[in-house]
Amino acid sequence: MPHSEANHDHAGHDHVWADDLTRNQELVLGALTHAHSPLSAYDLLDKLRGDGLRAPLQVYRALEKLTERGLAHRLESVNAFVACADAHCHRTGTIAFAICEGCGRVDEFADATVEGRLKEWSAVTGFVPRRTTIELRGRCAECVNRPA
Amino acid sequence: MPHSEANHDHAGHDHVWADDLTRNQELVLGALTHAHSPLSAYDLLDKLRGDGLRAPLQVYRALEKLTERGLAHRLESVNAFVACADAHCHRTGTIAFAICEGCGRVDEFADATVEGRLKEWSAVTGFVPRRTTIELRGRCAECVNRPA
DNA sequence: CACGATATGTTATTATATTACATCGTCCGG
DNA sequence: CCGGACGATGTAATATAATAACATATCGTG
Repeated sequence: MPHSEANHDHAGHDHVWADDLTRNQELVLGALTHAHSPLSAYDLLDKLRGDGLRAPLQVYRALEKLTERGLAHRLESVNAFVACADAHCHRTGTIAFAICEGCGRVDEFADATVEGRLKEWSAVTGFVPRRTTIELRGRCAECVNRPA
Repeated sequence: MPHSEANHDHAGHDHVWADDLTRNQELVLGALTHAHSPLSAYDLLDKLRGDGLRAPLQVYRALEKLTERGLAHRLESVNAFVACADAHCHRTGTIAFAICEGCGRVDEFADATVEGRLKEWSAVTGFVPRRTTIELRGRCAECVNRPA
């Protein structure tokens, strides 16, 4: 059932929610958007049981579509997912993530130099990248001086 | 039982096998070294059942030590492990991996510029990285023109 | 030799992800 | 209007990856 409740009430850009999401996709993206740290597929499932989701596959399928479209990202190094930081003009190039192990905060950034160097390496070696992962795990400025 | 069979028969450098590995660690590193593609912990377990390994934990524990020492690396994006490309003078800085989805070949490389840029980003934001993952998945030059 | 630190072995359990299969709804051509 | 193609859904079962908890053994050292 595509096209349930469209919401254009976001002052200025009308594809914040991409507006053609499936109900399950909306639920999952909503949960990710409201979370303050990455959520695993099973975290999502637990949060969404009240909304009718019952099986892991429902979540994984939604996540697959969302990540394909760049509305969500998978953090490979922690087996979890986040909403894209700027969903209404989602990035295309390689993205890097800094994941705070203290508070769960995730910063998403793109660096043209890094991307360029990796492209260069690929060009030289003939390697053709399909998907690139750059993830820093550590502590954000706020958490760096906290116990453990 | 540390220090079983030391082998210094590698002409020129005598810590190819780091020489103080546990039996289990030797088995696991040996299997990784002879493999031509990344192995999961369970792949390793299967390969090493004949050598007395029975439980996943035995493998995971060996892998933990080996990766701590830089003799093996974990590929986060594929949940698998490889032997370090140059075990006798193992790298310290950030390493990037190019993983071929055709043949399983893994190239390990370090790029000072990439590392520098990520350090810069960290310095600016106050983020303190503990572990950095850079992984390209795609097709190597040999596999790029092959069916699927 | 006794102790602490480290390595081991084993069982069970948790966490993450996919396979297989049946159903339902929408769109579109006849 | 019918009927198929397609994509989304629901459900159960299973595969794969990783850890918890506990007991035992081994080594280096005081």
